[in-house]
Amino acid sequence: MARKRRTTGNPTIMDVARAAGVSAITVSRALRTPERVSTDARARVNAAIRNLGYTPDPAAQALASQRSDIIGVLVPSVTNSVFLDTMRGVYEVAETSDFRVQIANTRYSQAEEERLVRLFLHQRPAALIVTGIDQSATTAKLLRAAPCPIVQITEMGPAPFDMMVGFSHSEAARAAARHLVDAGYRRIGFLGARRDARSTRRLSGFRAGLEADGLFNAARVLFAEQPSSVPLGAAQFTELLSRDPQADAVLCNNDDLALGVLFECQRRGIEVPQAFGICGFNDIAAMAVAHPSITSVRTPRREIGRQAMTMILARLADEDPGPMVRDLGFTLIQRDSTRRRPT
Amino acid sequence: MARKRRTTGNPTIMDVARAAGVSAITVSRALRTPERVSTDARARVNAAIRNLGYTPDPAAQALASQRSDIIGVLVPSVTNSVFLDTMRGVYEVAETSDFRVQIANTRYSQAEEERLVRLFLHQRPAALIVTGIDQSATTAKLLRAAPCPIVQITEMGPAPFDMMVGFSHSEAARAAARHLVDAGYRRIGFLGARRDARSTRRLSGFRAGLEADGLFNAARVLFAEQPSSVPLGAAQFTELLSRDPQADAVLCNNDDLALGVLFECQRRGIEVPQAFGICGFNDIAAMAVAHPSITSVRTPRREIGRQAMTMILARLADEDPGPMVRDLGFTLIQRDSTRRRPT
DNA sequence: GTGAAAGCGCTAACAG
DNA sequence: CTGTTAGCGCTTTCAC
Repeated sequence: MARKRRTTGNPTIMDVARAAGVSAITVSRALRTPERVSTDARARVNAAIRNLGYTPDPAAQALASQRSDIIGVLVPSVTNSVFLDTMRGVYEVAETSDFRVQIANTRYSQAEEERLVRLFLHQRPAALIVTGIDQSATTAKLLRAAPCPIVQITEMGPAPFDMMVGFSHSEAARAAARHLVDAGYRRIGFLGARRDARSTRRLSGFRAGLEADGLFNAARVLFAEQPSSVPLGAAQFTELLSRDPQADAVLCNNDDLALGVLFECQRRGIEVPQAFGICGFNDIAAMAVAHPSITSVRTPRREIGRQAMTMILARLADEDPGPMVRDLGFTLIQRDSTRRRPT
Repeated sequence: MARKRRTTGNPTIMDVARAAGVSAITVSRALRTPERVSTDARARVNAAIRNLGYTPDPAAQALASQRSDIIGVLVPSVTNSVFLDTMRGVYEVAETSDFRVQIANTRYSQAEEERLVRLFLHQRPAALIVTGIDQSATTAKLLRAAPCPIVQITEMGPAPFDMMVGFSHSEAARAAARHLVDAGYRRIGFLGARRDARSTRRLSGFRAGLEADGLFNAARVLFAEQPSSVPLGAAQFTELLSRDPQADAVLCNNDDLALGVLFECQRRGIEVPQAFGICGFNDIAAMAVAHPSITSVRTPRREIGRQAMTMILARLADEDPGPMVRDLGFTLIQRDSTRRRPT
């Protein structure tokens, strides 16, 4: 009678155990808690692992230990380059570990986010990274009770589920608005792509910044349905001018839009910064090289990803993760596009 | 005596089975091959699943079936926006299914790629997507023998492991070079960021295109160490002019670089396209809006991702995946940056 | 410090 | 069409 084995042929922990003359559990311990295994046994196990080319099966590990090596990352969009920069930071650090990053796309939907959180939690992830602070009540409850580290990224908020790293979007936009006012602009518009929680908060910062001088005018605020892009910026600028031909500056929620505005100004022969001021948001590399160079709010996107993952790895290694809540701030980078000569 | 259960408390397939008055295997079948279960049993199982909020445990499924629901994607870089566009396409289609996408970064290293392929294969992925055609001999052997669908993306090549979708990079660059020649430029440079297999092939296409008229000059070919960016384009343009002050056009391996060149021309007052012609590669949205608009080679990045994943899903569902090897081609989009008035 | 036994939750194999 | 049995490869529990 043939046995009914279903194995893949890959070496298992039992193969290693036999080769090392120990039991399976000793191999397991040699791998996970080497200090609890005698030096001698450990050496033999390691040799056997190398000889056989053994790699643990993550599915079996997850099933037996009720804990997977997956770090879930929830982002609202895989299309938006802002989140991509953050993802880079996440990957950079994750690659130094054995954890696997798994991206999931909430598509700006709280319901979808909730579904994905459940899905991840069901797998007992090693940790979870979620974007922002606008989760549904149920999602919040799930995350608060989650048996793993949770990091909220990209924003700051009053009641973190666990850890948090980001910056204040409204403060950043406020600073940009003040800068435009200080530079002498008066009829300042706001261009945004698809509206989400963060762009809404930025708008409120922008508004606050202008209202201090009674300069806010809702007619100069434009949001679009589409995602952010250079062409959208050009189109929105055109729309802004049709709404207020006297508009003299704009805060763009995104650097793409700012580039589009600049190109459209060039096309129309509108002089930047003298006749029109442009301020972007995020400070992508192109801003510094554009002609004229474009003022922008530098945001620590990549660093957010790096620090989120670093905190997680520290926690998972039972080390001190440092501050659990980190406001990484922002920097207004003043450039030629708002450097108006005094009149 | 307490039982020694280690369960998470989540409902298991047994809970569903009991609630539905069937055996566990029937639940399993109702989920995976509903047509092999009686309508009656299926209905009761589905009801029980809904009542209990049951979700299968992917780790247990993977362990028992030797097949995971993970689709691995190997890309050379998570920093390069070209691959990001392809990833978008992959995600868009993957999200219509229950498979999970897992990105891994080979960092342009064949050795790393080989390690990652082994790692993935060890998990018995549902399918694997790999970038390009330059795998190590060992990697190639592993992939040819892999027990799952494999798609090579982004390039075309003679001996696909399984499926393939991309376009010819050398042909695309050749067409761009010919276009510049036809537009009347004679001292044409080539700017590239970090050199990899694809940019090397593009250079050879560029070279072939110019050599037809004896116009190729290696002194006008620049590669950098850094990844592609707008500032790099500006810097390389400066370097190109110092090498050949008479240079009259450039093919940029990347649209970022082309934008940088344009800005630097604006800064120096060099007239585009009259005094200098610029052609980009990939045709990102900004090209159409730049002033002047920039000629570029449109590449089907997103569609490559979409089709790769679509073929995989078809194969996994035992449907006809259509052509296994697909050359999606490219399109030269002629714009103002190369539209020289005849002299 | 080490091991035997008993699961983790699911599905392949074989019967009926 | 349905069920029983025996694993998948690993780790927990408890004992030595």
